[in-house]
Amino acid sequence: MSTRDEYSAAVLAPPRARRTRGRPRSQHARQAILDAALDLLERDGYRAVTIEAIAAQARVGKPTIYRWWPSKAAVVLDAFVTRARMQVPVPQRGSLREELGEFLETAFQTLGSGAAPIVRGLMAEAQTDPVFRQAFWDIFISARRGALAEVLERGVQRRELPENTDVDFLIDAIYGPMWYRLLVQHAPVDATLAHQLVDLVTVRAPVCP
Amino acid sequence: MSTRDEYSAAVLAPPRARRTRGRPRSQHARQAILDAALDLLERDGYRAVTIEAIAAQARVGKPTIYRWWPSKAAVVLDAFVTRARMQVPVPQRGSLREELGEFLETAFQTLGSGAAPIVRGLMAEAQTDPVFRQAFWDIFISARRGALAEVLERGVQRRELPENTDVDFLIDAIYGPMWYRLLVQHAPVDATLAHQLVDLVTVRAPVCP
Amino acid sequence: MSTRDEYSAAVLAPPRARRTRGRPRSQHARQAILDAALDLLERDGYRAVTIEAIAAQARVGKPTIYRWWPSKAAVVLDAFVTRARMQVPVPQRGSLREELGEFLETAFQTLGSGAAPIVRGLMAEAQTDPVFRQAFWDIFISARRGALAEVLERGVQRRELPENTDVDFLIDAIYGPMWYRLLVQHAPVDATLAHQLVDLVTVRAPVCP
Amino acid sequence: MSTRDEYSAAVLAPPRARRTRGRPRSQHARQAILDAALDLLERDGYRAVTIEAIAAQARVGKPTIYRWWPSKAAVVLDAFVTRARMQVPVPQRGSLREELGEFLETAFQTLGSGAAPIVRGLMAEAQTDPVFRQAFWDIFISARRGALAEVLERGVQRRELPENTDVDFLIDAIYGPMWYRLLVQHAPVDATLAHQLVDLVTVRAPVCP
DNA sequence: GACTAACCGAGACGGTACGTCCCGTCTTAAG
DNA sequence: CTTAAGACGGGACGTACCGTCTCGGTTAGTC
Repeated sequence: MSTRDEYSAAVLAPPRARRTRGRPRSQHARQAILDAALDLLERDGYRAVTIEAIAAQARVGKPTIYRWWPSKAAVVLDAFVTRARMQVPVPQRGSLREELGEFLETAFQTLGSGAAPIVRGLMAEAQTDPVFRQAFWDIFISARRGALAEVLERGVQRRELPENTDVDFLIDAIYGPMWYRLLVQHAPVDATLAHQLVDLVTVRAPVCP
Repeated sequence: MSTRDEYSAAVLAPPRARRTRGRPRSQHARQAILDAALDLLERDGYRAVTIEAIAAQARVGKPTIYRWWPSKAAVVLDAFVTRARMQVPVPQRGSLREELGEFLETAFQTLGSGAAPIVRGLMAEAQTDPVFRQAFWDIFISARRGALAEVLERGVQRRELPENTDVDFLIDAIYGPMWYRLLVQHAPVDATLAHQLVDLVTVRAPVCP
Repeated sequence: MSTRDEYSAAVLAPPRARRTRGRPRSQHARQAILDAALDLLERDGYRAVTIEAIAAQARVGKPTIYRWWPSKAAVVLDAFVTRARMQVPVPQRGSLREELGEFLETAFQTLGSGAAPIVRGLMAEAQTDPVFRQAFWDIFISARRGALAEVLERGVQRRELPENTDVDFLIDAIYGPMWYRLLVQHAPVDATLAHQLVDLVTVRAPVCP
Repeated sequence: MSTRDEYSAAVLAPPRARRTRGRPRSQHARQAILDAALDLLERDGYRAVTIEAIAAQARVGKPTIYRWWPSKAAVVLDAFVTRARMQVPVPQRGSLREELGEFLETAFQTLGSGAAPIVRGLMAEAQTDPVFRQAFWDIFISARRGALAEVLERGVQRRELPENTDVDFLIDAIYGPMWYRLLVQHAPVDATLAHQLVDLVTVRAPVCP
């Protein structure tokens, strides 16, 4: 099992180059802010997460937050990513169907356990804040796309998918329905969906003959 | 070509039963509000759309807005739906691939012509306002799902899709990637995507032999 | 012509005893701070003078300022006093009317050349900061009162003022109107005022017979 | 005994013309704000008076304060003026010395009973806020100068002061020392000062013979 | 034709959160 | 031991909108 882990926090919040002079950044404050953000998120929902509330709960000055994160969404993203340690484990099984199935089941399970409201909130935020949308892509979306790409590319190498497969499209075909259900909430994101998606992208004409 | 058109405005905002007595609702004010909402949306983006700004631009009192719509998003949705006349035309061609292709191309074209920022904003709003999410489903999402279901079900009847096809899942498989691209904005929602989606759901093992 | 010059800087800010060990105080920093304070004062007014701005302009750390002065007003007072060299020259002419006239004309002239906004700001500051009020008295006010007292007392000795003259009250009667006009800004502090004040305190009943 | 009372509150806070349309201004809120301002002033001093504290104490939104007063000082001035009902009574006695003495004693007594810190704070504020300085003049200073002018002019008419008396200067000669002592706080503003000032402006050469 | 219910505009209200400024203190590394 | 740098907790600022609440003034039916 390998791991992808390259969403450097620097992408989120590099508002100033690290000087060697001056008082160093307080790691205690940083952690208190991230903890407060997640705590509020879980307790009262995305609506209740405000910079003011985070500052109060973390016993921190508001400017300390603004010094390091450009927006509320950036804090939440950072908190979410940091807590989840955000490894996106890529399973090694032997067949595309097995690996993809496991990969998606794991991912969907995570969403079931409290993460769904958070990622929904982040995606919503990304719609109104272009700066955050970029950070969201860099830190969250692209890492997951990369992991899924690894799985699919191994499938191509093993000839389980046609050689000319458009991997990027397949990724959209898999993550698209997941996000759609996540956001519209008309149907669950569960193991059944995982299997249907596996079928959708593997049981196809090219592998017929 | 048939049409679906059932987004009754009543779903959005029936805050009070229509009395027969008293001054009737001003249609002029209603239209000015909807126009102002769209105008702001197009000119300054979703961020700039506030009840306050709509009222000012429409030269209308804020309570007049609150009297008829429960939230900013409801106004925008109403404005969008009203302007676009919101027919979801279902093509009649003869083959699933042709009908589905045309259906999706038409839909994606609409998104390209200014509608994309609006629907992105609406979807974002739906994430934080449960009441609006329901309205968004009732008025916007379900109408489109219904139209697409019609196309797919005709495909099943024509034996172009297997009899036990999970139509609802197929709808997710088609609208999912569209929304995903719309929201993440990493790739265009265009004719190419339409064709890839047609292929994805039609060129499958079951129809092979 | 004698001189009064006793505004020991010690009154303003003796926050720590001078150690003989260690790096000595940077005279360059001290001067840069005082210069920056006056520069800001003249360029942008008292409002713009903040510790933060002084530190930035002087390219000095904020703690360096706080180490040597207790407040913003103390810096400004020090800067003002230092620049103006703050001699309060006491003229020697022969008659009270001549000496007092010259003394006041000189004083008022100084106020006209940029000093007015500074002393107004200092007096304002003294109203909200008791510590600074004491320093302001010690360094600025009392020196001027002392000089004026000298002039008046010589007038008493020369019998130009009655023997039982309340010199302290006369000082108030002279500096009072000056400050009043300075602060309220309804009338100029100029030579005319100087002459009227000379008349006011000299052409009086006691010297009549 | 006559009265001067022309400090129309309009000078302080006429930020918008009174429209006949719209919800009328809440007198309850207005009074609560003024009461809170004075209460804070008396309890904790000028330093403690902040818009935030006033709003909290008055149970009023901050914007409601900013809607009607341009600054903290304006609120305090309005509160002070309103409470004191701000009549400046002009005594009618028969002789300048009697009338002036009574006038000043009354004025100084008021300052002794809690008003001193307030007017000191207001004068300080006037030094850094030009808009407020104008209001302070219009509402407070000029009314008092007017009352004193009345007393002095009657003295001129009665030939107790020379015909060509510069009344404006005499006003400065009287109020100047008062303010000077008020601000510098080196000597009391009391009945003794009142009598000395009466002597200063009346027992003069011209009335000698 | 007067009444009256419900609408309309305007705009003030209490309130929340915003993002910023500056305070005075602290913690570094460098000199 | 001071310095420049700069982060820290904190408090207040003035603003933008929120959603609600009066107002005075229409605008239709209904009586």
